[in-house]
Amino acid sequence: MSESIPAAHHATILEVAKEAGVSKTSVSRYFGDERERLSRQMQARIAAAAKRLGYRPNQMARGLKGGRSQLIGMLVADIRNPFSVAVMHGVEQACREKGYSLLVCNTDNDPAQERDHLNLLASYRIEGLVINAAGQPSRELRAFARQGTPLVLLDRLLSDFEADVVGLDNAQAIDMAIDHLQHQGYDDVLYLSEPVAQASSRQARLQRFQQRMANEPALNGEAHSLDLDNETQRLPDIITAFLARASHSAPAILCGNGNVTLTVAHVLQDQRIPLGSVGLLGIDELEWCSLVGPGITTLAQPTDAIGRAAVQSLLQRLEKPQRQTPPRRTHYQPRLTPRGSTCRPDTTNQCDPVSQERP
Amino acid sequence: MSESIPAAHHATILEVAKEAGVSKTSVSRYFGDERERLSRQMQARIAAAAKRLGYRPNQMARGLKGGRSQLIGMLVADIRNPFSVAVMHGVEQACREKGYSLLVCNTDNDPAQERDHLNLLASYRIEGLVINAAGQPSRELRAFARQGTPLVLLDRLLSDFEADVVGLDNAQAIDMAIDHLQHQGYDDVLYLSEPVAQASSRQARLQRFQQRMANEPALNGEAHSLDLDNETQRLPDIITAFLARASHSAPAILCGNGNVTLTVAHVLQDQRIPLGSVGLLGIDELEWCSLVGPGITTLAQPTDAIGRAAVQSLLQRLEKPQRQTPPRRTHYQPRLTPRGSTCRPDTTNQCDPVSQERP
DNA sequence: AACTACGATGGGAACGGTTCCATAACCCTG
DNA sequence: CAGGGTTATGGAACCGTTCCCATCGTAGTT
Repeated sequence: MSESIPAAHHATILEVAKEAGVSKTSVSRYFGDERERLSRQMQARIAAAAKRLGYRPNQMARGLKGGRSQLIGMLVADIRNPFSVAVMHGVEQACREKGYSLLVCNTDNDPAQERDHLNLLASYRIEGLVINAAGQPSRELRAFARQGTPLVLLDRLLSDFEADVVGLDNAQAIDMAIDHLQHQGYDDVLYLSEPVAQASSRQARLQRFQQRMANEPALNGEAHSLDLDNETQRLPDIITAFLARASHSAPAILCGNGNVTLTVAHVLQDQRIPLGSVGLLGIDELEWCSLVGPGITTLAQPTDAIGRAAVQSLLQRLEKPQRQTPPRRTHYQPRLTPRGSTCRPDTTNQCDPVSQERP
Repeated sequence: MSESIPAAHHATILEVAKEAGVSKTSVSRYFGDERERLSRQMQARIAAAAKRLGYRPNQMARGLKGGRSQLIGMLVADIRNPFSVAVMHGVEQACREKGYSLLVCNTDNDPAQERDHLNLLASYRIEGLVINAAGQPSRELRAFARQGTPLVLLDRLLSDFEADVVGLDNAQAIDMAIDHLQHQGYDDVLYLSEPVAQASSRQARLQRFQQRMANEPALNGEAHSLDLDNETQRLPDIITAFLARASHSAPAILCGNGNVTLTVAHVLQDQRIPLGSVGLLGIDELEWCSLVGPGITTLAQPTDAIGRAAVQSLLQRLEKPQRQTPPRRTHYQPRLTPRGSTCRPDTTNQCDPVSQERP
């Protein structure tokens, strides 16, 4: 009656030991990796006692002594970006397979939140960090690096900061995009990107685009980068101006990532511009791309592979903490899915606007 | 030279104390909530020492002693579902504001993973659990409940399991959908759902649909539920049969959630059925809905509010652990966004197929 | 001037595990 | 049967905190 039940009582290893009539060392061994060192009989007694008490080892205490938290941290710039989620899915799977758990933090592209979350992750003594963050490396991030925690940068590398990087082969992606557009008969390309200052991958893509354009006399190129959150209203003007300039030719728009593709698709819709007459090709595959108009051609990133590679890279460094190893870069090839949005209507091109992608 | 640097050395509270020339108790006070109990001078010395050593409190040790992990767990059935992510975003924000961190686990709708993850969360001594899981309540989940951890069910409640629930007002949602379809002149409605056995919200929606259909002589109704992963091929037949039967009337399809909407949109596209001639209304708002054809009408769930409400519910129970309090149910109203997919082309209805949603 | 109250500080015992080392029983070998 | 090696088990120290309790000035009270 008067017994005030504590909010949530968890059985301890000592209670299990007492219940089973053995020492707590044995119980520890049972739940650790040394079960085979115990006699059959003892194993049975411990198992029974643990079950009776509903015992679960306390990971906090466990991590305290050994210093191994079994935790991998992940910092995501924008959790609502499907690309991030897809990669995160791969990361989580890989972690699970290796016996680690994943602590995910979303920064909403906010450096303050990024720093807060890094402090948080540090306080949980994560053993590795997968980071896909904005802007400059923060003091907190440098602290991780200095102190020896394995780090992997996702998609974007940071200036003046050495760490493994996993991401897309950006030059290859731009090449594939341009080649495809050219092959489809487009000769005037508008490249649209989010602000390049925040992410090296954006820089790499933009740079390759400009380089290619300089080398292809048959193509006209133009590039803009803009902040989708605050400058969306500039987009219609940019597109209108581009189309006016390119009226004599076959214009196409190349979108630097999924967010851009979404926004551009909205603008084209508002302006009643049919897809295909103006080519549209987006980097990042999105589940709805085949649904819009004749379908939007995309370059898909192998998100799952990227996520898994990130974890693998982490674990490799975790096993042999020789920080001498130079940073590794892993770059994946994109996959092109041609759809109607890069099929010019006025040609006899034999592309099928409605692709039969779904089984 | 011969000094083997441990993988990652973290300063401890004792080292800081020594460096500052004070006791570890004082350092503990400084980093706890008792900073004001320390003299200005001492605060300064500790701050300086901590900074010099790059000290970060060890949350593991902290949680061990106080029993407070400051961790909230969240179990998500499908992390790749945008609805789940949106809710998760709200949950995370709310947690952060209250000083908790969020440990998210994705089950991929797999009961085995669900149980694994529950064990994991238990081992981290999470103080509360937000769960959006499939099927029956597992033994592990019951263990949480029995042992007093506050729980909130998201969207779907579990049979024979008492806990707070936060989600959509499903009856209201179906009512709004049907009313809208009826008002737009549709009189024959096909309701499509994922398997109802797995989620109470699906049951509730289906039930309300059938109830409404029974009470509306002017409307014809038909409902199917199917497993999108394994039975997609059934969908074209279902839709074809429905349209054949409803050839004399004005047919519309009501999709029970975002996944269904996506799949149905694909089928309609494959069959070259224009949206609007067959009405289409989906529960769950998705960023691309306005892009497909004349736009897909949706009922949006207030995902952010749902996530925050879940956390609030948790914290409330956390503060006063009187488990006598009966389960609370919080249900939110959906928001209807009419678009072209519920605008019949052969009527003089004054709906604007291309909505001007974007600023 | 002795007594109390209080504010600032430190010492040390938990917290729930892991792990090193000791012990006891047993089997083998010469 | 003494010596040496296993194997199964337990004792106790330790991991980095928090928190209870003790100590010690110092100011306020009578």
